[in-house]
Amino acid sequence: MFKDTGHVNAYFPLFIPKSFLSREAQHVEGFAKECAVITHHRLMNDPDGNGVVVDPSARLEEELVVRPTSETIIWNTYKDWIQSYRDLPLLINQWANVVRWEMRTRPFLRTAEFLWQEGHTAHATKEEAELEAALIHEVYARFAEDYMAMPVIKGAKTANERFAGAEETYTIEALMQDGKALQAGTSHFLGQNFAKAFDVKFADNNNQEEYVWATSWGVSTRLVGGLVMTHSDDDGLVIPPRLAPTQVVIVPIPKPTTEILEVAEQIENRLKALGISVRIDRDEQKRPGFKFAQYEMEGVPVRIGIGMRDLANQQVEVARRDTKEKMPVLLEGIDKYIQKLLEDIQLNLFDRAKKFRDDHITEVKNFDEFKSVLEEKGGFIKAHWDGTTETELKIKEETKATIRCIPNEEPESPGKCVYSGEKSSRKVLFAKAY
RNA sequence: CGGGGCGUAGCGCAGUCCGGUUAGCGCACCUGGUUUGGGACCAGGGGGUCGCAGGUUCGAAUCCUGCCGCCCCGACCA
Repeated sequence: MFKDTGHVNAYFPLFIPKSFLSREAQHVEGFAKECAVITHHRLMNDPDGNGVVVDPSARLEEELVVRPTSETIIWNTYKDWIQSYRDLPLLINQWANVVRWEMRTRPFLRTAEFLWQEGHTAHATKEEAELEAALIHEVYARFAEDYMAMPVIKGAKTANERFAGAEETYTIEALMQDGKALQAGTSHFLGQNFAKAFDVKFADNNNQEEYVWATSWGVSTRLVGGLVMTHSDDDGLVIPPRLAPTQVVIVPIPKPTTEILEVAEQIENRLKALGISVRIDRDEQKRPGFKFAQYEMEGVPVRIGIGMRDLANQQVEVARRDTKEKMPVLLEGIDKYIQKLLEDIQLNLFDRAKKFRDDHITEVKNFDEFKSVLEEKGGFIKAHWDGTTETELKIKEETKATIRCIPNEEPESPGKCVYSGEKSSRKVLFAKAY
């Protein structure tokens, strides 16, 4: 689904000259405090014999910054690549690691280095760039919901929460099982900010010079954390079938025998013919109970148990990870049954997560209610907001909750701000977030 | 940078307050046997600079001094 959008892959340098960062004022302000900076290019043996030290004579003339994101180096390049409207749109994606020197890291959700894809596009018109940002926003939402079975709310970020250098940031927001929100992917309409900062102009079909319009967007390994925290339970991971590396595992009971393996292999072949990934556990050392627990922990969606008792009845035992249910299934038609079951699990995971999410969107009328819901129930809080950064920051200061997004689907409705009492045209979603 | 906590076997911990057998337990590992439809059991075994350095003492994982490392909370942030 990503490839259908027509973007091409490319790769840009990891090291960015420090001066590039300072070209766009908002951008540098946003990232300045979390950059890894390269100052030297050589090590040497410590004269005092304490291993290796930085060679002070190898100081760089201009320091290099390890990319926190690639806008600057890419726009410095686009400047040379774009001359005319015939060069547009320029649609590029890169897979890369980036570094943001966080004070506090958290596995998967906020790591100092993370892997992501970042798209960077240039367009002739504002409308086209806006459509691009919206398109990717939708692609991210579809991926989250249809593949990860993770329901998301699409919306726009407030000015305060916006990407540094963007005119508009669109986000997909998910809700984790502990009631905290997770920003799962963002798509930015950058206006002409980077075009102006890096002097990227094109000649239109009247030979008039114009600055190009831009977007950028990304999702990262943070999604892995989101996947885990959306579906998993006390027995371990729960991986949606569409993303599970192994969709079905076959466990011989109590251990592999010729007879059992013969049937297992038949099932394996029939499932593979339907494009289902299967693994037969041929280990003879571990007992079935151990294997059951192990595969549950790993989140394998479907387990098939085969013992002599089953074979006598021409059946097997099928267990699904999402509900932990077990049922006997006849060998006849087992392939179609499993195929259908995988689809059911995929849908069930989504429905279950969506129900939880919807049950945790609470509309509040006043600030006392806001605080008590936030403390006692968690999740999203829907409330009127007066639109000012000042109010937003005060709420954050007092409650730790931030505005996760201004939901696309929330209709305009006049009201009064939950904090200031000032006029508000629309409700927004607040939550404590990762 | 502020506040709190922790360093003892591969992992998780007890022992430290109140110094005194050969430093112990669970998991994991090795050997043998018995088991096998939900994380097997029994027996035997291997594995330790008790974070580092110095000090007190007949004797230090334990007390004292200094240092090092890690984790949690706060400020940053996706």
